[in-house]
Amino acid sequence: MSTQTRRERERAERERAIVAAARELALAEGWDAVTTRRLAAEIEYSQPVLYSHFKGKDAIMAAVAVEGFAELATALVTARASAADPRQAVADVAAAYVAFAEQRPALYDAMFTLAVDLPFASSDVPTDLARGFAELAETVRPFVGDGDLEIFTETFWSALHGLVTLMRSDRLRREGHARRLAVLVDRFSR
Amino acid sequence: MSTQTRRERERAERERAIVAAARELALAEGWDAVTTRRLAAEIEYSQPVLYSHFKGKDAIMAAVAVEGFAELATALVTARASAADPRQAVADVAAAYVAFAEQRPALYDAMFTLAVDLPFASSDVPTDLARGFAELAETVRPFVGDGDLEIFTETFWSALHGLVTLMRSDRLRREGHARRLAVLVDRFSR
DNA sequence: TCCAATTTCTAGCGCTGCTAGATACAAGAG
DNA sequence: CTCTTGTATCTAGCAGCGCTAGAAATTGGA
Repeated sequence: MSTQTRRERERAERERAIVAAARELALAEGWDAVTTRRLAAEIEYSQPVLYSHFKGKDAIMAAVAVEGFAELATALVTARASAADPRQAVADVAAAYVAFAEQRPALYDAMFTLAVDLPFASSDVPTDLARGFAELAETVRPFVGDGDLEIFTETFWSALHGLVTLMRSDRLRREGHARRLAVLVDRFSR
Repeated sequence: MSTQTRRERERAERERAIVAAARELALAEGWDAVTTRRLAAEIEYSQPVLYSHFKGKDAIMAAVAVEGFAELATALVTARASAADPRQAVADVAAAYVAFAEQRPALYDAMFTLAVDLPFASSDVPTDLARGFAELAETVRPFVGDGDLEIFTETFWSALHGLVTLMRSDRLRREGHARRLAVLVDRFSR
């Protein structure tokens, strides 16, 4: 039985190596540079091995995205925990969200721009996604008024996402970034 | 000289045909289905002809995006013109923006998701983009207060864009769409 | 009618994600 | 220790992509 468990352990280790290689390569050179051949070379196995772990390249990207959702949630939790008052909490959480997207562009792309449908159906993304979403919800709760918290949170999240994506694709001048964020925070914390 | 002008006319016509074919194919089957080989077949010429009109596939997509910016601007102008009061204008323009993105997803993708950098530098996009942006600015002007109009408009635009993209990628439940839009309008028209 | 210039096409390069079939390897039976 | 069976891995290749060099066809003027 022990050789069996050893093999399973090695297999799991290799799977982590694939995801890690994809993530690092995407961060360093963008997702265009992440090809199945390069990934295979990186983990020192042949190409078809990837397909014994994942259904295809999309599934590998989805695995990277899952890591991203967990880290984003953690970043938001940290930001809210250290905020002085409710209004400052909104500002801090918004800043943390934007900072996450700016510092890990490839990760953010995997989570939102690419990997269109795979992880949202049933896997463990909902857990970490829900963690992040709940954190956003608690942050804006004091400012919802008599409206629906979930709807309000989704709208705030969308606005943050829009700021991030438009700026990352150079549709917005980088210079006004902080002021736009301030406007957004102001509008959602009154 | 007349044969010369005829040739130029035919050439311009063919260029329009390429852009039209790309647009229709993208609308019908998505941008993944728009390959240079299919485009060539559609206009009944061989593949390299495309490259005598455009630098590459990205440039063709950029041309489609240019059309999109013009149409979006027109849609926003129409929406604002028919609004009763300033607050209603914000709601109508926001609704028009979202409707544009939903009804022409491939066009919206070409404008914002794909075609990353080509048309923003110097071509005629800025004209139509500026038209649309100016229309948004005039719509929200009554609600800016003592802040910066351009910054305020950019933030509002980003929020709309975020709503559109997150919903189109199924990150938001379609059901709450109208209510989220209402929250956004409320926050930016007070 | 022939030549020169332009336009268009055929053929192909290097790349992609992915997979079928061959091969090496490990585990259990005699 | 040998042989067989089943699994893990690799080699080789498919069909498709964007793009381009060089051949072929077409056109306009001498």
